[in-house]
Amino acid sequence: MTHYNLLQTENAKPIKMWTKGVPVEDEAKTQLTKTAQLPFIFKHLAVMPDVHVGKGSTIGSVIPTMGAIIPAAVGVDIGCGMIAVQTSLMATDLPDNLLPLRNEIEKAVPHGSTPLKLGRDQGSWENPPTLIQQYWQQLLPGFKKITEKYPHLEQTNNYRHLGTLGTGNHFIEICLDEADRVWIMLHSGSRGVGNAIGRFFIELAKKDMEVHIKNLPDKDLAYLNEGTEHFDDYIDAVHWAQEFARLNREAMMNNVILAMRKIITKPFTTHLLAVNCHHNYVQKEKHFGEEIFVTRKGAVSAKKGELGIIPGSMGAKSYIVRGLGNEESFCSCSHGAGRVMSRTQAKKHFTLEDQIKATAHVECRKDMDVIDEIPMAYKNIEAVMTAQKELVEIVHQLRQVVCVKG
DNA sequence: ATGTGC
Repeated sequence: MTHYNLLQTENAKPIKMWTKGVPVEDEAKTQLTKTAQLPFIFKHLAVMPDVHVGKGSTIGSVIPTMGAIIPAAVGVDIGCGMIAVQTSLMATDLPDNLLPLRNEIEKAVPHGSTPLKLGRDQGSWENPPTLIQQYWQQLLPGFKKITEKYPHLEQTNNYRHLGTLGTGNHFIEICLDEADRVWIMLHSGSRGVGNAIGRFFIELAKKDMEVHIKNLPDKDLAYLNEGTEHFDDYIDAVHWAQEFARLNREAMMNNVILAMRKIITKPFTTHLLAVNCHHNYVQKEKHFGEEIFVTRKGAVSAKKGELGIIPGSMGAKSYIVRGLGNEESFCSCSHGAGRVMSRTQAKKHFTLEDQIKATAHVECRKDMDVIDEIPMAYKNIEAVMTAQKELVEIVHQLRQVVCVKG
């Protein structure tokens, strides 16, 4: 008995989909088929239950490659991912009114868009504090190496974006687990500089392919060949952006903990369990005895015993999971619930009243600008977890009590 | 997702 659905078409590698019991759009299947036609796909594509259509390739997919990388498959939010920390606090240690805690977190972490949108918070540091400067020192040598060759990448929001949240589906949450223990969890990526690196190499791949691009099933599947100068430059830049994203989450977590200590006077520890995982990235891994590149576009590494984070939408449950090391999935799991409708559709379909009702149990923003994050715009997270029970086991179930969004 | 231009 297999736990995946097999999609096999002519002239394409097989597509293994862990999507039993969850909806998959036809458009997503078409898109997967196009990616599976590329000659450098290694063995098969692995598709996670949160799969949905993306630009060029599908979100919620694992793309193993040999000899080439598709920069658009990694995307522009390079290194986007999650960090979570379990604290020694219990639900009863939290104040009844959670608004001051939310306000303190909002003060500690710049969030929202850069440049400043009218009436919104500035999403970058005016003067990065000492902690952020220290983090930036770790990233500086790698950044210098990239910008020596591509000086225009210096003209980006880089150190001013380190330790900042961003917009859209990026968030900070205070959660409770099944035993009412308090957790801190957040979602963010490589911000302005990672975006610029992503966009630059996506364009470079298209240019390098010249006339051959018309033979691709989709121009957003343009790839860089291993052994070329631009491939090596992309590897350096994408890995640097992934490290930026990882440290960005770590820096924010530090500042959220400090903000919590201002509001909650009871001493607490935070080292009990910590996970910091990417879900938009590429790295070299060994699978089926071969060294290959694995691009996870909205997917999380789930090697045997490895911890990961699968967040639900605003108002839905989130999960701390442990990988089962399923080789057929290239040791992967989903990165969330996955959308069932676009942001535009969600804003048309739901009202502010719907959003207030759906997030009644969470201290969070409840305005027109976050309607697209309403739980009903996402797949049922329980069904998504059932579909991937051969990939991960659930370690903790979290529910939000405070949510900060950019 | 971000930044920029409409």
